[in-house]
Amino acid sequence: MISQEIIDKVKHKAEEIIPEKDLINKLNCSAAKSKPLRVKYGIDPTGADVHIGHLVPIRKMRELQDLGHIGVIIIGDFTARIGDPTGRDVTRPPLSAEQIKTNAEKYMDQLYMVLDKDKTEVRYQSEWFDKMDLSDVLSLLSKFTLAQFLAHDTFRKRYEQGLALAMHEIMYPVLQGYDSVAINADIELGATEQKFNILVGRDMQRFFGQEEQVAMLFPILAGTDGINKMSKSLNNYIALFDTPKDKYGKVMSIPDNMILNYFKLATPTDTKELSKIKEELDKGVNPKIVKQRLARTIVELYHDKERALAAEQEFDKVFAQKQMPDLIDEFYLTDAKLWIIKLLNDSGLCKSNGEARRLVRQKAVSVDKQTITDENAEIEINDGRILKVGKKRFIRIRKRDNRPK
RNA sequence: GGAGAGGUUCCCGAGUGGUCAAAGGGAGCAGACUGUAAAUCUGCCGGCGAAGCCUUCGGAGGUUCAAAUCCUCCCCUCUCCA
Repeated sequence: MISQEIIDKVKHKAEEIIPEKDLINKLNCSAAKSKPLRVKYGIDPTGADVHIGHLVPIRKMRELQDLGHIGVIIIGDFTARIGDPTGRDVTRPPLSAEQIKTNAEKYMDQLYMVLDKDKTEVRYQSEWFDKMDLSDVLSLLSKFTLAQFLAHDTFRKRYEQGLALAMHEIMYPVLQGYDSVAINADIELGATEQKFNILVGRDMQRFFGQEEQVAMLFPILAGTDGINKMSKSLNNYIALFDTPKDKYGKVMSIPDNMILNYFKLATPTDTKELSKIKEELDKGVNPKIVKQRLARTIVELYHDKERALAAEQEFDKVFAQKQMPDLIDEFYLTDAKLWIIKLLNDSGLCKSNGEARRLVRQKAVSVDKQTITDENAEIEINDGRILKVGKKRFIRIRKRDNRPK
């Protein structure tokens, strides 16, 4: 029998465990036979940027690995051709095979920042789906009814609202479900929105005479806007690739009411510590202080303590004291003079002349702390001048000679 | 296969011959206030060195001095019937 303490730890953060009893059985059974559990998590290699929202279940996988279990990452190279319809109201365009492979590799590099490589198996769906023929596919489909699929929120909503719903899209849960059979999964991790897909996996395993997997569902981490789920397309995400400075800044921009949630989902903070933080917030400690701690914690997770502190100092410097940041992107020029609008545009600080003009008119542009008010201004190009747009966009102008390198 | 509804700028959504680069809202950006929080207020919000011009209302043609708006064909989606 495994201890209640461990069970609680395993259950921590999960919003729903279906069925909970089976989870405990599996844990006990595994301990008794000293046979590790196979913990599944599927990724969609349609993008290669991992953000901290993706890592909520991945952190759990790591915890389970630390308890001796095996993490199995499924690269959804087939489902990527479909595009996960979950939570989407539009059909997604498919990707090329090479694109998928590159993405998958990049993705794994990032996941290994959290996972234990020695206890991780990486499997491609094509390993099993490439071998199937139409009769195999039909037999998979015959296990389910249309009514079951229309019970799925995503499908039903799209259907009821009269939106497009392509036939192949309903294959998504079927394929994902069969993955569980292919790898003989004991537990599948996922966000709550994956509930349906993961439960289909249980049905599928039953059809194939396997012991059914346990679904462990995790809350969806909200993006930095505090409203929508974290996603690249909404540009409200904190990516693993983000610099420490960006991570820090992005955490600081989340709404106050998300602080505790972030501590819980995006950091390994335990239950005891969480209630302490909650207490502090309730007592009326300035949320900014708590948020700073959160930001440091998150940066430290992916970088290190020094960088976390440096990011904090930098943040204070630029935003609290309104000073220049230490690290500023540089832009090289050979001209002696340049029209301000062109300068803004060429340096990448603005996307178009129109935007640049707008910003000048709104007095958001400065050169060496001197606000530019004239949109026709010609700026003398001297080495080291600082061009600033708004509060956070800086660029250092570097003068370069004309002569060839 | 038949009948009907529809496709508008990042998103939602108004517009049914000129006054339309296209109402309104959301998102976004900037400014004020702040703690790069929330709330609020203000301004901007297709492109062009800005004069005018160019591109945009599913696609291709056409009518017209003038088309998001009218006509033809095509593509796509949905609803009902089978």
